[in-house]
Amino acid sequence: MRRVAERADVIPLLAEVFREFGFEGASLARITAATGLGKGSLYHFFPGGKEEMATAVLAEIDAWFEREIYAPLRDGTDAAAAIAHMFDASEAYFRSGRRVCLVGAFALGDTRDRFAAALSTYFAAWVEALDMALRRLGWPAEAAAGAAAEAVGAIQGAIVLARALDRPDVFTMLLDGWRRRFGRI
Amino acid sequence: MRRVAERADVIPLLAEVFREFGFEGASLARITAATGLGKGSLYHFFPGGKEEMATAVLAEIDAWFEREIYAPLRDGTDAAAAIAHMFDASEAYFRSGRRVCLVGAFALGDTRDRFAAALSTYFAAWVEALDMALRRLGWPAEAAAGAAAEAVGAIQGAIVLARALDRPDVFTMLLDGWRRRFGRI
DNA sequence: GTCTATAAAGCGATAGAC
DNA sequence: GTCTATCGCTTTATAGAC
Repeated sequence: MRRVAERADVIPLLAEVFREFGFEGASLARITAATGLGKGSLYHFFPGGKEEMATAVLAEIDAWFEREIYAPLRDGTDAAAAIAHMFDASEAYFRSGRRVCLVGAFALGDTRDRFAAALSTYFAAWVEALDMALRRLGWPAEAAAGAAAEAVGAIQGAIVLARALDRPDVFTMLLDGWRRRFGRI
Repeated sequence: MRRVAERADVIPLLAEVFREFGFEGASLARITAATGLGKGSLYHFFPGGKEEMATAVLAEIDAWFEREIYAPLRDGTDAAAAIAHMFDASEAYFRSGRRVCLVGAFALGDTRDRFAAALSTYFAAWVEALDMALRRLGWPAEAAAGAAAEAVGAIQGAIVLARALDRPDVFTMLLDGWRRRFGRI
């Protein structure tokens, strides 16, 4: 079975395996099953093995959020629209909590130290971008910084809660609360 | 090295290993190192192996939260004090986000399906107990239910964020926001 | 109740043919 | 670039001595 031709095509498939099984649970056997690539090909693309695969996945995730979410929050002319888009894109990306945030999941495991820089960058950039959007919306600086961290944390917590309760509607409900909070003030 | 005499004494040590390394990462070698017990003893106490160990740990965690946090929220004469105690106890228990919530961590991994009932019970009981406390405080039923889920989710998100950023002060800041929100209305 | 020895399987990673 | 074969190690779990 041949599913990929380039290294870049493998990364989203790897991401899904890491999301589903975590770093340790993502065995080369599972990766082979998900990508259709044997160990030979995998080590050709990623000489550093699993660690390099995870690093590539984290980099691609970061690039996706930077492009789709952080950049509009920072630079978009319509701050309110950028914030609304952030919630919509997050809900779609995390599939209402059915899909895990790999960065958040790594933060809770012993993978945290191994990928510390990437995890910190991802969340710091998110909070800072949202902070800027809120200030452009007219929020005072201190309130904006606090609310940005609260909202980013809330999305992570919503994933945990929705998955534990097996209730995606809880994810949607929690995000709706934040949509209202940012929409009215 | 002999550190334990009873099965009940092993469970907190097991919990710390699971918290630190996750279910898959908690190898019998690491468990032996943490408890001082060989495989013979471990399988004597937990014939079902790792799965039984994790089940016992989750049951003990649930019992601890039930006794220390849920029961006061549900039945305490002073609802405001019970809520304040919930935040204080959570901050101490999770060590300002330095210590992971095992239930939340399990919810993000492939361990979710294996321990689905325990994860659901833990969070449902927490949300429901907080909901009851808020209603005794005078909150309207619908607002109380929503806010309870928000706050429980926020604590989980605060752990993720504080660990990823390696900033325990973020955990404290996020909890303080909720302390204020529940204290003033 | 605790130990050591061991089985059987799976792991990440490498080598080398093609 | 992809494959198979294989190395060396770790894994969970069991057996049996004490």
